[in-house]
Amino acid sequence: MPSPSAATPAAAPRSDAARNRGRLLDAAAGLIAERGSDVDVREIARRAEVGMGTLYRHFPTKEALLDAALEHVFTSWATAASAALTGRAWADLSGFLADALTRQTASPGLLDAYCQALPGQAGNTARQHCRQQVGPLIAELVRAAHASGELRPDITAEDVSLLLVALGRIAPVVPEPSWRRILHVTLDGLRATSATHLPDPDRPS
Amino acid sequence: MPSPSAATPAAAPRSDAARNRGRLLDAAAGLIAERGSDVDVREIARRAEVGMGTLYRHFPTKEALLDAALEHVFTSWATAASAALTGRAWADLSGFLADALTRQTASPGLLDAYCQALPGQAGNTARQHCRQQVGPLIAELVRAAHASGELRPDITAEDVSLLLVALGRIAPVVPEPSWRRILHVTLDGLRATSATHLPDPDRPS
DNA sequence: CATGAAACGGAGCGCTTGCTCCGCCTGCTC
DNA sequence: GAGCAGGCGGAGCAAGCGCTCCGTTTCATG
Repeated sequence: MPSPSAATPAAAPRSDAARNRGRLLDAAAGLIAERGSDVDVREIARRAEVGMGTLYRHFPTKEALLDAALEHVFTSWATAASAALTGRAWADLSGFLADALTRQTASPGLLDAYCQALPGQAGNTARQHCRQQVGPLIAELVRAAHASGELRPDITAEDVSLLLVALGRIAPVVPEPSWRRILHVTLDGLRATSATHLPDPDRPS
Repeated sequence: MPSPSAATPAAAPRSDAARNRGRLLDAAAGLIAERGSDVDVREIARRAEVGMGTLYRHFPTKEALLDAALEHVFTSWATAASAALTGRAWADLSGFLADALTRQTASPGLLDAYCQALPGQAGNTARQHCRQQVGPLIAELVRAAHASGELRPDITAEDVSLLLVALGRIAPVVPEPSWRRILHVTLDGLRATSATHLPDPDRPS
């Protein structure tokens, strides 16, 4: 019960506070992209041209800062990917994957975060929003590709999601032609024409 | 030129020294398997029931210790995998991959090391022996599967190696049925029947 | 055994990292 | 423009890391 009469308007923050918060998010996003999730807080503060005290007043913990920064990044990724859809199901699916891996090549830390949100990972709740941004998009791509009959029917959105993470882990550390070949092979395996009997997703063996 | 007359017999080390060296390697291998490559040296020493001084007389650096331990692990992996070959090319290839991923599930740190030996990785020389143990085996499996006509002809041993690393990164963090499905899809993509035109491994685009 | 060379253990050094504390400064209100 | 709630910076703390140093103990030899 924050206020007696109505919802608290939350009193607009001081202008410098808002600016610094934005700088911190930008700096964090940039550094995560460049070097992955284990960045020094001091370095984030330095790039944001801000003191340590400022950093920790805006975000209770390093994790919280990275989390907020990643939410931003994933949201804009999802937006851009949605905008690129053409309606041709297979082209959209393979285009999405290729684009995701290209992003990952440029920012090795990106799928790092996505990977940490895999179901069953320890302390995954904090990064769930990463999947929540991109997850529905993948689900939609899979649905469309099923409908057009180009994707083998026993493939789930979860399968595609896992494949993306797996390929994402190698994309930044090998030359581009290599991972494009791997993606190509994987897509061939996903085609309706390659269907062989797939193990049940829930049964233990 | 270590000795003037003949090869130095290297003067058998003291018995306790030899025992402690073995304990250190075992402890290191166990901890790498359980928790990956960033283990505390103190913990290795503790598990080996050995002091810090002992650890650092036997190995000049933490890296050197991990390296020696990994060489052991990879050698025995390669040996076991070779022994499991049946001569049926496709079964051998898919069996090798499934076995590798099962090992990786039990010891998340295993392919960590293998991954660090990817060509082009910084400071990769130290871990090259990991690939040298398993690389030739993969090459042989690929050759046999090409000969039997079951593997699509444009696939290289490097492709298979990369696929293994990629799948290995997710195998420990998802339930077993999930990664088995992914492996299944990948194998379908590798079959000769799925052949579609694959990008050139060397040409930039 | 006695004895010396070699191996042993673990306290401690120097460094990095996440986070806190507190005196100073700034933007908003009247 | 005066006053002050609140934001600001950065020195410094505690914990964790790889590694070293040195007094003590152990093994192999005659």
